Amino acid sequence: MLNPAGQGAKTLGQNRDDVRQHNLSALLRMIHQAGTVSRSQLTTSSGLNRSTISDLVSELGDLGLVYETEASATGVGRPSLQVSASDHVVAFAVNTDVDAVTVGVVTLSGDVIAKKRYPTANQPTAEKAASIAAKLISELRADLKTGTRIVGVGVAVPGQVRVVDGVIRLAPHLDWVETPFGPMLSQLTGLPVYVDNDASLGCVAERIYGNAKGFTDVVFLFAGSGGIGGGVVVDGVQLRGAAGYAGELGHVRISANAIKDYSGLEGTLESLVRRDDLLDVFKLYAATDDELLVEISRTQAAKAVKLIESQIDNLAAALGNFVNIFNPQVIILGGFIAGLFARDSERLLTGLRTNSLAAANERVIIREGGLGSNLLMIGAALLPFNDLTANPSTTQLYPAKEKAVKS
Amino acid sequence: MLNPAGQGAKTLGQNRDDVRQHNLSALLRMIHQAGTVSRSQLTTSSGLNRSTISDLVSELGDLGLVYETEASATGVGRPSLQVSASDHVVAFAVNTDVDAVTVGVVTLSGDVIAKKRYPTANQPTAEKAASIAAKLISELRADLKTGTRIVGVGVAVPGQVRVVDGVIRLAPHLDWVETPFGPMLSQLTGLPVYVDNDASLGCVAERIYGNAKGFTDVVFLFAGSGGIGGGVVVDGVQLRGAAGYAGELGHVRISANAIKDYSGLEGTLESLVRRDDLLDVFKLYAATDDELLVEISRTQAAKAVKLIESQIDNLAAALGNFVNIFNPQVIILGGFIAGLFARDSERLLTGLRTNSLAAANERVIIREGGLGSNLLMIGAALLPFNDLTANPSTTQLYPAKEKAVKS
DNA sequence: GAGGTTTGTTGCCTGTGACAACATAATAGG
DNA sequence: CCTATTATGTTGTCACAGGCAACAAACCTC
Repeated sequence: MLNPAGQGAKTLGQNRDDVRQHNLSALLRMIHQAGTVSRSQLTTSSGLNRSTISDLVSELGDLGLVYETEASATGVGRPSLQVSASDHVVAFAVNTDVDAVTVGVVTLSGDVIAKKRYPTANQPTAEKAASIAAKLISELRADLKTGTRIVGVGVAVPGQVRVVDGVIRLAPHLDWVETPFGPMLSQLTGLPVYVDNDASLGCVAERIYGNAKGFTDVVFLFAGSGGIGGGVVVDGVQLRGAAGYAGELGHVRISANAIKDYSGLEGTLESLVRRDDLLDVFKLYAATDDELLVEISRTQAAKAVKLIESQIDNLAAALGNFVNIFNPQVIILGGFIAGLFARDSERLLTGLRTNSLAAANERVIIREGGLGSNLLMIGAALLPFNDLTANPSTTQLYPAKEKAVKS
Repeated sequence: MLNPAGQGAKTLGQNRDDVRQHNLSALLRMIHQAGTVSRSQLTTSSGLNRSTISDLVSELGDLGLVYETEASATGVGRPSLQVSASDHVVAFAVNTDVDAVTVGVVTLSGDVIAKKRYPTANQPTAEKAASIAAKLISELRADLKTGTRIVGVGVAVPGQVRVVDGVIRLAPHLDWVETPFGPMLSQLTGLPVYVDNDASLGCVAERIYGNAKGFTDVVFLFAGSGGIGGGVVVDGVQLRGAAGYAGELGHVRISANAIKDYSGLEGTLESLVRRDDLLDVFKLYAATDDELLVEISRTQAAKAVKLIESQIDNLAAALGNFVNIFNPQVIILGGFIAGLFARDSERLLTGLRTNSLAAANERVIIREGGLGSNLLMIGAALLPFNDLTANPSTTQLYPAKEKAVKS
């Protein structure tokens, strides 16, 4: 029941019918990422023949994954048919956070068509979170239009996730240790469940739909109440590492300082650039990210300015490391560190330059994230969708009405 | 003339004859990496049909890239033909170092069949190094057996290389800045030239032929007289980044210390773990790596022990970062830092554990490199060979006798 | 030497995409 | 409104790569 997109088998032999699968997959991926593409665009960017595209698209149509519409004419020549991803094919996106469990419904066309947030008094146990998620999924599932088919469930967890089997190794803020959250939720819902780290998913989402769209080498850094998480895309492929723990950019050591971060490591980015320190200096007990960003941007208090500058310097040191290590095209910042960048981008850029090699840093673009509150919903939904786009004709879909649930 | 293996085009459409190319490429890669494989092994590991393998192998044979021999029987059944990579197909490997230019001849079967080292009084200019390399290549080329064909030239440079066009952005020890070494050597030799960073090439070499063989996620760290370089393989693919500068692991900042490294960055691994410091404490003016390793392993002098321990601790901090970032299966150490590991592996491992997340570090294997002095020759030769294995039937080969040299 | 096992070889078949010819739908210009 | 031009969709035919089955060859065991 649990089967994340294994990167595994690569350069093996290729049966002849693998070609069909590959081409179907490539087309569906283009359509999925663009939402709507014209057939002629598919033809040119795939290099396949018109007739082949016609054949392949009609097969995807038969599978119920895409549909075609006639476009209004824009130029000379017969207008090309527009191919759109079906919005009757959906995935559930789950985000388990410290103070709430959120579930969304995301269509193959990329829209978040429904979203329910279930606040919790304190951080939920894994069992609690799974049952809340299952309940929300069940409710949302009942509201789906008939005929809608479900690909699966993607879960974004703030912690280290063993991707192969959906076990959360350590989620410090949730206090989950070695918890098989994926299998638990799979059993409760009867759906395939895929789990990954939240920041990694955010990175992929930004790359496909957000401000890193079109880039192949991306570093993503997200800072929230749960510390700093990171995600990396290398040559168009998500960095996962041997077991899926790669990309823990918040735990990178940049100082011999003995302050420990949430995972017990010393001198790390996460230990030096802390949201709580900012709240303290602003004398805010609890604040939304928006409130915090406003304070960061407008404060003139010497103490606050000093803290902000120190955080910017530390952030610059860490980004310098990432530039030396990954030579990315773009760095995407999310959460309050985006506010640091907005506050004094010059200081950050100068610091980045002094902390990294000129060759690598001279073309780097730094941007804020572009997906806002739907970031994790979109990112999590990409997990099941990636499986679908990899195997359009063989991936099993599940009906909206819970009937034929077999494990 | 200059065309490194562009990772570029990926998930496009696939013409039917691309299948043939793909399969030829996959087979040749297997044969190249293994040296000799039986046809039946090719059948099982490729998943292709016996008859197809037969057809493909005979095409590779017609291209002069492989040859078949009858094997002595080992078990039940008809013995399978052994397919070997031709040793009449060679690449030149060049290493430009501070004190010498070295050129080797590497066969497709993986052997270094010739090697010439040309010592220089002080670090050569790029023009000097190119002319030395061209001279050595010309000599070695004249000695090749008739019928030998040349794939191209691979160059390993200790510095930051823009892989796409073979320009050395900065090689601090050679004092080369923005130097088009690839084009220069290409013009002098009339052969296609590929350039990459030395440590990155070492990493790939260790992964295919050395102590990281069979692993998909590898971190490689090499420390020589020219500082510390690194290479990374992620999911079986070399980490290059947007322009090829990725993997500068020696310049990762691990401390707020203000000591600068050779590239002017502060608090980096390279600035804290220095070969010169060891030479100082051992009162050695110049020493080979072997001599240095002996000293590291046997010294009992308090001052030296203290330095070694400090270097181990700093190395552990850096490795902790790499583990958090890459979640590798194996870390390969080369140069004198392998000696640090050998001297007190327990201290290094303990330090690594305290500096990285348990989930990521618990399965990491740390090893010394296994390729010794041929490391860079083998690594550099992989550049042209990778192009050949990617396009077995279309890659142009050059004759041993310099006649039909057309640019 | 007979039987079993594994592999190489050969001829035929299937499926996939290319290709060309034709049909269709838009614009441009008279 | 009609024609020329351009771009696209559709259809039928074709080439070619790999699968498959039958047979031959080379090894082992008994």
